[in-house]
Amino acid sequence: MIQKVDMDTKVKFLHGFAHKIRIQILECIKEEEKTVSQIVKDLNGNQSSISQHLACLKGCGLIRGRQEGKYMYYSLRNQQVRDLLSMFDAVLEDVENDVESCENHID
Amino acid sequence: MIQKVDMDTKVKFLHGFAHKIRIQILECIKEEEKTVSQIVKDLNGNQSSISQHLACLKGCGLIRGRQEGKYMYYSLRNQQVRDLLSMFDAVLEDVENDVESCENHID
DNA sequence: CTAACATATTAACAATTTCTAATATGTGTG
DNA sequence: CACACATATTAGAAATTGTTAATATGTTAG
Repeated sequence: MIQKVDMDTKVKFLHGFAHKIRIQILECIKEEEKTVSQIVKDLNGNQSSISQHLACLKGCGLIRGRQEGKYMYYSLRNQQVRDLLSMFDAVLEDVENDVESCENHID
Repeated sequence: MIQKVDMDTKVKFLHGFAHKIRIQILECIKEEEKTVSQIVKDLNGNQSSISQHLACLKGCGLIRGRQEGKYMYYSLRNQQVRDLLSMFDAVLEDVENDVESCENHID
């Protein structure tokens, strides 16, 4: 094997982060598992849409679901995914600062 | 401000990772800056396509370009982006292992 | 069993993204 | 200046992804 991680798996995994609603879902369940309806309410979203994005996130390996009675609880897959989310924020603060300090004021 | 990092900026940033060619470009220049034609050759890709993805990555804040004569050298924006790429691999090894150990062999 | 609720799935359509080919721009060299 | 080369841009077609509304499935309570 030339690369440790299969490229298609990686693309799929990263694709999970590439949509506003999916990022919101991830952040919404970052600290605690939630049911689909809690997520729908929190994001003020549409049930079908959220459900599809949840399926996507699960397929990407970012979250896991646990059924309890008629409720489905979703949570981040593991601590590493949580760390990634935190890292995004850290890197982004930096990016935003850079953008700010790049504003050229040519008088 | 409720959140430190603007959601649209975050979506845009993460979108940068959401395509096979873009990930390949990032990995290709992970350790050293390269010119467009070097990247095109390394990835065995199409000049126009690579150029567009480079523009995308730059717009996402993931890479930076430095012109030298008629060449344009691209490199990762900073060490943090490099760290993110490494972290993806680390998390993914885990994901792949999980998938493996989840294969149920019911005899 | 049936009703009520939670979630998932489907299908058609809309929106977005990507690809390809052609062309444009920019830069150094003779 | 003219040519060669490196890279960027454009535009339209093709492919992918997302949305919406309707419906299906699964679970518990009565």
